[in-house]
Amino acid sequence: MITMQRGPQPADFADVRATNLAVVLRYVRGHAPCSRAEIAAATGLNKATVSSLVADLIDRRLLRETGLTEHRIGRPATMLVLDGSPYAAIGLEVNADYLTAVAIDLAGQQVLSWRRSFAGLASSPAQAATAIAALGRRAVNRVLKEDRRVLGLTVGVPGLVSPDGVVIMAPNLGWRDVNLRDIVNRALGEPGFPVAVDNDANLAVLAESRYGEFAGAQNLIYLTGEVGIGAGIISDGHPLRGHRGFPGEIGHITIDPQGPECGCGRRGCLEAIAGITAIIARVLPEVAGDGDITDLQPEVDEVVRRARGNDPAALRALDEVGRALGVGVSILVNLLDPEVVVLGGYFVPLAPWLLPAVETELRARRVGPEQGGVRVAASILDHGAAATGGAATVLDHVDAGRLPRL
Amino acid sequence: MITMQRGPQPADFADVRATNLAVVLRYVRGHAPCSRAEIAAATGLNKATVSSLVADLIDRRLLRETGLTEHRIGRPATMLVLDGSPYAAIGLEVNADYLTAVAIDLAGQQVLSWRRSFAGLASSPAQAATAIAALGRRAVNRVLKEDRRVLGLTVGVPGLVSPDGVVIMAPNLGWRDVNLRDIVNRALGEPGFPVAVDNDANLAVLAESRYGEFAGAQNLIYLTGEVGIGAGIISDGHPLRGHRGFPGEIGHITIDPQGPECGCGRRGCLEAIAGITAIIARVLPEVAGDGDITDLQPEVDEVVRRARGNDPAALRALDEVGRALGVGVSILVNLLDPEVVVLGGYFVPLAPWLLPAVETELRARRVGPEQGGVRVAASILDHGAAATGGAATVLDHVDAGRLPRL
DNA sequence: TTAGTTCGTCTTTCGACTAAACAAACTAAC
DNA sequence: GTTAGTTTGTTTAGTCGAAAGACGAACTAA
Repeated sequence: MITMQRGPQPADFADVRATNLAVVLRYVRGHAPCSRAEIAAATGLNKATVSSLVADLIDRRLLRETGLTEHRIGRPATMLVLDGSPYAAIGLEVNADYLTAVAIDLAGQQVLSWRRSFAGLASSPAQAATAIAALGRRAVNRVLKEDRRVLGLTVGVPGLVSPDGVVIMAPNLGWRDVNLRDIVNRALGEPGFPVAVDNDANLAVLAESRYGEFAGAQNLIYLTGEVGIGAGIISDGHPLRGHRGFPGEIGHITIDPQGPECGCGRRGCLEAIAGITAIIARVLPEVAGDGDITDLQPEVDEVVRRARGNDPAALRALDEVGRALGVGVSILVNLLDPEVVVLGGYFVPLAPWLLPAVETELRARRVGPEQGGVRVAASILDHGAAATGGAATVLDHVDAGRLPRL
Repeated sequence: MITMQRGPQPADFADVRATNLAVVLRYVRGHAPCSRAEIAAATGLNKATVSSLVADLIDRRLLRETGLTEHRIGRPATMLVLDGSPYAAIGLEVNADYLTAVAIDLAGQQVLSWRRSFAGLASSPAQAATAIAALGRRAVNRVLKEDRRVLGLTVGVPGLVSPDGVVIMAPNLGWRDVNLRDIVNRALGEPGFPVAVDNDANLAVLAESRYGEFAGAQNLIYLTGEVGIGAGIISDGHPLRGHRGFPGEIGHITIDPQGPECGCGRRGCLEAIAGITAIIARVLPEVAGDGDITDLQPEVDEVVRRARGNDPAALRALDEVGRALGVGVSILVNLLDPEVVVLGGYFVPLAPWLLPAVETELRARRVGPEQGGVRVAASILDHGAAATGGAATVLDHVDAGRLPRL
């Protein structure tokens, strides 16, 4: 079946060709190195058709022939691999305390990974946007210097982003109605590649579904563990977009009506209990937060140190945080029935102490049969997940058949 | 773009044809009566192609030519309409207190609508399944007697249903691991059409997206208001299926940890506060529930009567129920960002008293900008929504291009 | 050396869409 | 009443891309 539902949108030969090019490209991505004959057998496409498609992909320098197979009955096969080198996609990630830039090639190899500190709340939206755009430009130049074509650039922002790239609201950055896409586009001098802006959780879950431990899962949820908590959701293989483009806002679910005050004005929001600043405040009460958000990594390291040293207060606090997180996760699980829930961001180093409580709470609250239950795990990607995901969205377009023109 | 992501799944000419047949069929469904030329102009397909596609659809008796246009410049157009008459799809709905059967033709006209009482919990799963299968057989026979071909039959069940039609768990029916699809299939004598079983909320939301007040909304949530509460979710135009097929389990989210006991063993679940038996127990404490579930319509009618009479206790109770429901809805809204949330089942008659509280709670808890917010409304479909949706799933296959063979 | 196997290309055929011309059927205007 | 102009839907020719199957190439095994 070609398209489903929604509106008149007929198909023609170009669609068939694009679909089949994408099928071959994705097959090679998953099974490289492989031969034309193998592709034909696995996909059901005719051998001649595969040859034609592969030739097209080689012309566009998306595939490359490597050596032959040896020591097998019959004519040896010429093996095909992804040729990442001529292209790259760039992802940027904005956080309250740092910026990240990542570039990956078509084969998924990271060709660039930068992190620089950033004073999100301290700077004005205009200043911040300028800093982001500058980082983007430097990344683009670096990629161009390596003789790669840039296929696209996507920026991840912790907040609500409209489909046309306007940051409607980003409390932890102090932004409201910032047209970041236009700003970056202008700073890059209206480049020939698409620039996009998206929510960080949406992008991180894409990275997770491509490069994470559970790559390929069709129903996957990623929880950002930064100053705020957001969910990126992949359902039936597609990222959830929602009506206005703002799904996954889980941070302000009430977990405990008598809980601590939240920035949103209510009490006991998930974010106010399990957000990283809340965790730090709880485990390290002596580090009285001055409200300023700086790079929180040192504080998180200290929390980990205490937990490792079996500090009872720390262990108790983390258990309670894990339980709150478990309540939130159980809601997600019951509503969306995912295969895996991946915890990201600052939750990763804390996972050994959070996960048991999460699992306990989840077992108690999950509806449905026991067998084949959901898995909860810490991400194996580093903090640049959203940036990596930003680059991945660009590659998704290629994988879906929109090949770069010759 | 043709298919997205997931596995090798190449396209060929048959897919193009199926897609375009579906495009034409859907266009006529939405714009009947219309001419071939109009279809060509609206879809971008060539006039000749449209003629060929229409001829095919007329051959299969899915379309029919009606008269000509008159009194216009140029050659008059021959108008096309859906020809519902040769086919019908059947939907059954199982509830704790009643069964429903609905049949609709391809044009969406209801050609059959039965409701009979049913003692879900009182009968054994085998007895119940037999009763359901018998109802299905009678519906099939009625449709056949009208010289219609049956395209398919789908049963909606309030519980967890695996993709292959096994009811894993249906607490309000007392079922566990009942292979309802096989039972119905056998009772119908292995008919030539597909038989499916699905969750009632999943089906109801499909009915809502086709025939409800907000038909066509791409992001739609339906809340069943029966003995249990479940959510049917349509996201980006597609029903959410989840990893194991059990999404939408919202009934056991904890709303108030100090709330009433729930059948699941915890306290203050949404279902225990806003399920219809909980509402009745609250508004009509004198009707001490004997645990037996009979047809609850009389009790609901009495609740409505008291609310209409401005009985203070009833109004207060309904306001509190509405607030609890609002908390649940706000979680759905923040997580999924729908365009509309439709309340169904017994919530419909109670909506005038529930909706204000729901809206209040939602306004307070919704994250994101005010403008363009979500709408909450009572369904305009009757109790047979899930049955209608069951029939609609069958039509969806036709609309997606899988035409009935000649 | 020969038989058997596998790979990838070549050629033909077929199905489906597009473009453009055209006949049919009507209105409007002189 | 005739002619010009419009719109519809069909016909014809052309293009594109996949399928089918033959075929040469390159290798192993006997």
